[in-house]
Amino acid sequence: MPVELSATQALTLWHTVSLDQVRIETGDLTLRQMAILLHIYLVPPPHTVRGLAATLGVTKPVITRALDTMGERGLVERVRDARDRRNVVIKRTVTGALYLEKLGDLIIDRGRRLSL
Amino acid sequence: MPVELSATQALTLWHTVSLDQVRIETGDLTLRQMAILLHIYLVPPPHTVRGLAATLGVTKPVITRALDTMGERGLVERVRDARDRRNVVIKRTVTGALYLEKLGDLIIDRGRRLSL
DNA sequence: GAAAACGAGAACGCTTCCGTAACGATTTTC
DNA sequence: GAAAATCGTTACGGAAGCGTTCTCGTTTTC
Repeated sequence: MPVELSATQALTLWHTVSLDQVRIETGDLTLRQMAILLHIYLVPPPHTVRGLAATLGVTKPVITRALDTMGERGLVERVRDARDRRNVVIKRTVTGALYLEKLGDLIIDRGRRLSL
Repeated sequence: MPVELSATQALTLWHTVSLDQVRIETGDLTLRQMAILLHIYLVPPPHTVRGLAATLGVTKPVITRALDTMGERGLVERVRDARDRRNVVIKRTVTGALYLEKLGDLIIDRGRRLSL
């Protein structure tokens, strides 16, 4: 079932959610970090550094650094691949799932409040 | 008319739009810059540095710098207030309106493609 | 099994953003 | 009209992100 939005609704939704994200101030994630996090949790595994770099269209160190930062906050976890020990598999965590659950609730709430 | 989203829909929408934003790579805006830009264009004027700082919950230099960056790209414009010459009024531009129009189209398109 | 290919991370120099603290210009207060 | 308050900006030191290049361990190739 598609979601039909008017131009004003689309931008207002983005506006209110962005504003909340800035204000919440738990050290907001970069746009890239957010994209990586969402990708890990919404697309079926496995996820590797190389794969994410290709998906986002950025270089590998960008992914490594983003995983460093998000790893410190417990949002993701890294595990060496047992079958090919060159690879690192990125794993989801409870903390990360909770973080995105809150974001989802926020978007839903802001969508519900849209009028016009 | 409110917009009803499921948890998966909400996050998938955020995911796809963020991914596009990262990939489009016209020098992506910071989360804060995006919030400022949307605020200027969606909330009735006038907008001042002090007001924006209070709204976003950040310090004034953050707003000044964001306006510098976005001003260079023609997304906003600064004009001294004639009545109180201490104030600077932030003005919208055609370039900025076009930029947000494209973003709106993107969100609408991604919303339309949502299934489940 | 030696050499080439591959994947992730570290090192480097650079750019950009951050908050605090100060500064000039302007307006308000008394 | 002198002093205090207000507004935006600049200056500064520090933190974090960027892409390029390289290093190191691992796997594949021949």
